[in-house]
Amino acid sequence: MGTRRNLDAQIILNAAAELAEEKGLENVSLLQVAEKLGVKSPSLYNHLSGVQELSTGIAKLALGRLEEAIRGAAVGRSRGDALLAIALAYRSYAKKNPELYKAILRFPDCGDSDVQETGHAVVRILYQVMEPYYLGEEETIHFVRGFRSALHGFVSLEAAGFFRGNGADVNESYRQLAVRLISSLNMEKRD
Amino acid sequence: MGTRRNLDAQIILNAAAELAEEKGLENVSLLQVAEKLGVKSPSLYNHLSGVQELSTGIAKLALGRLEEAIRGAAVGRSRGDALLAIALAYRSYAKKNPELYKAILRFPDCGDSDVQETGHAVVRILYQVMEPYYLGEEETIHFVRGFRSALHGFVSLEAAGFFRGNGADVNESYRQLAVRLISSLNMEKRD
DNA sequence: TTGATAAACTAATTATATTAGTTTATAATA
DNA sequence: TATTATAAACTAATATAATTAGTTTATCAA
Repeated sequence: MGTRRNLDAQIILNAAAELAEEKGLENVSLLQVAEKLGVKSPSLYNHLSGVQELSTGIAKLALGRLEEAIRGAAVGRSRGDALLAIALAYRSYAKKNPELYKAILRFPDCGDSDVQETGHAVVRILYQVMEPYYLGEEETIHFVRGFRSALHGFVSLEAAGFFRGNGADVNESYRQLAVRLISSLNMEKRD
Repeated sequence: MGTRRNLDAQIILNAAAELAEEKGLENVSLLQVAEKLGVKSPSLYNHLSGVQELSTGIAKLALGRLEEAIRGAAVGRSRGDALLAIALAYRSYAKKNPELYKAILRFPDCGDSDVQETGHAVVRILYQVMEPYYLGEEETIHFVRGFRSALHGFVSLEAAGFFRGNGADVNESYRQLAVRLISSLNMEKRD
């Protein structure tokens, strides 16, 4: 019967995230989430609009946690050190939370402005770190876009199973990529 | 009744690819594909094992076409010119075939070795282009992984809707990213 | 001409998302 | 305290999808 639970969107999303890491992102359905919460699936509609909102919600949650990890890595460091630490933390998060990271990849509809906002929060940390380089605003944007792209691209391709078979050390490939981009900042003034 | 069509896996996949570009990747179902081919959906099981194979098939097809585009861009160029041309062709393909590019992103199960092979074919072109740099084998692998990651990362984030709102020119961000990595090759010998 | 086979079909099953409409616990209010 | 409005659960039903089983039939080879 209609016994009140303490459900709300946050609780549902947390359960969904847990389920994702337990059983894989592809097994996260309203049915499974409802079952995990001891509730029937239509009840979830009291708190969210449907499966799409569940997907974007998980993506937001995953991005939020990624942001935390990155912020933690940057604190107390500056410039190149900070950028490298962020890069390592980024990949580390993706490796520790593969299903959640996939949730970030598989955006439901690509147009959700909230998800973009949260993504931007990840990027905002990069802007802070970039300040001591005194690039112009535009140049900073260009670099941050590129840096984030590199991290994201590497981590996604790695998660998708590329980079296996080839003998070379994957950690080193990643480090080199980050270092190449960071080093390029020191050439900025010439030309 | 059981009138023979000329179906085979290739034809089904082509229809699926067409459907993806017409109505969006998320609307590609066995039902829709079958309808497009004038057939009932269970009939498709004579030619492929299920929806998973459909997904990997679309991904392979998309990667194959991407490979063609890249090869075309590289021909007649060398070193940095070739790398930049490849980078531009990569993004251009993704912009012209957004749904197919999404198919590459959303790998069904991440472990399909055939898809990895085809992905590798994309990468093989990069190895060829890298030859005149005379890096060691390991160094070449590191660079190619990083370069491909950067292209993929940028293009995916752009497709997912990041990089909007921010005023700076997206084309320029992309060009700069490619150039940073390419330029870093000329520093390789020092140290 | 016949028979084997591949490829279509129909019918049924399972799983999921979703909607409609009902019931009930709780919180606000008279 | 009693009442009532509402939020949040429920049940039941529908639609779409994937998939399997079993049947029919067109075509090709002997």
